[in-house]
Amino acid sequence: MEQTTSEKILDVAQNLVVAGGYNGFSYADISDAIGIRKASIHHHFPTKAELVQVLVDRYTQRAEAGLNALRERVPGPAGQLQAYVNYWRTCILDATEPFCVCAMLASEMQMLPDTVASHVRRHFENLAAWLTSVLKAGAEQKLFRLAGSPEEEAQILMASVHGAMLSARALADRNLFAAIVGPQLARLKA
Amino acid sequence: MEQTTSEKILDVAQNLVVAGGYNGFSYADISDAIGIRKASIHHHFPTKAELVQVLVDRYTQRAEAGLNALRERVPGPAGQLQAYVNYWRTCILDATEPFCVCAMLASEMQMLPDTVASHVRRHFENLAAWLTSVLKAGAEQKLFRLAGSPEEEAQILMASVHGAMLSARALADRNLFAAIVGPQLARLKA
DNA sequence: ATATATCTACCTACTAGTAGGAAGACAAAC
DNA sequence: GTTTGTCTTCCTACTAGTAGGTAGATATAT
Repeated sequence: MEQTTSEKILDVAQNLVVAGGYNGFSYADISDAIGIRKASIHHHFPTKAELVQVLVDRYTQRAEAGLNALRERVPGPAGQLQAYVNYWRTCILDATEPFCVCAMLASEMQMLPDTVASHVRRHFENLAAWLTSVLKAGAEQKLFRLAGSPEEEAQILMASVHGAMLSARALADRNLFAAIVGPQLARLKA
Repeated sequence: MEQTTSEKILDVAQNLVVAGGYNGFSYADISDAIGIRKASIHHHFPTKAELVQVLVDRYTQRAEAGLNALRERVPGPAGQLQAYVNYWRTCILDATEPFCVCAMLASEMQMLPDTVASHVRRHFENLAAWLTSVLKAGAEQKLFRLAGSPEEEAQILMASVHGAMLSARALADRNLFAAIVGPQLARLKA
């Protein structure tokens, strides 16, 4: 067995959350998808809240690891931002993951279990912090000319990315993501 | 009777959709909120898909009317954009409507009934068209200096607005909306 | 022998939706 | 001016199906 049942469950659940949010899937959906009984899923994840919490936890950790790896391996703040955006561009283009799990859940924030909500919030904080650090480095190296503080610009960029995902989905136009985020990146360059 | 039952149902349903999306509410929720039996709601709106479709229809029509009224009454493209953003800023600040109905539903696009999905898409098209026309007017009057075409800039602005709503909700910071959208507006001015 | 993983079978609560009837409003027919 | 029929609205009572979750047996692996 090269992938544990728990991982299969999380993978399927992640796709389902991306497609329809917290209330948009059920244990029966997961059951159907991986050929296991509903009760068996409860063995791995006793409650739905717990399942999604673990799912978000895994997602945020992977995201943080990925972003940090990117900051180490890709040279220069401009390249790092571009690499981050490219990641999402290809995810959306090939439909492997056409939306951010946490962006999806954030829209339902008000009716999410508390533990899930706080994990989602932390992902937003992490992402904003990463963008801030990259923008700050770029500004210090005179590669970027920021209109506001790195923190402010990071929030603007993050909102553009999530808004672009939403527009691409709403208008069923996969190229729209890059068409929106591209210019926002370009504008930063000094 | 100064408000029909149908309108009450739509009002409650709209709040529920804003809070939790299409799958985040039930007829029972509406029933509880306005003191009417579930079956009576089915009399006014036979199916949930129909209810939400009418709801979105009403929303898009109001939005279009509001935007057009704004374009007529508020002088100058800059003022018009500012008025549009101010509308949402106050909605979010006083929590009367902390999220756009169609932005909420757009995130669930993939599992929405077809009729609802197409109505949501049309709202995005309408809003983009309105923003485009205002940006175009501003550019022609040399009030704005646009980096790209009015269409492109409109998509960027729309994404910023929706992304800012999402960030404000995710981070539970009502002032974040204006902090993100404000600079995006300012940047347009020539 | 014990821990892990899966199963069958079940539960309660809730889902959207239906059937059929009661109460009132309104108009036309007598 | 009362009766009749129709329309609207809301009701009680119900259906079939699904939600998340549980109990307990069985299998497997260490």
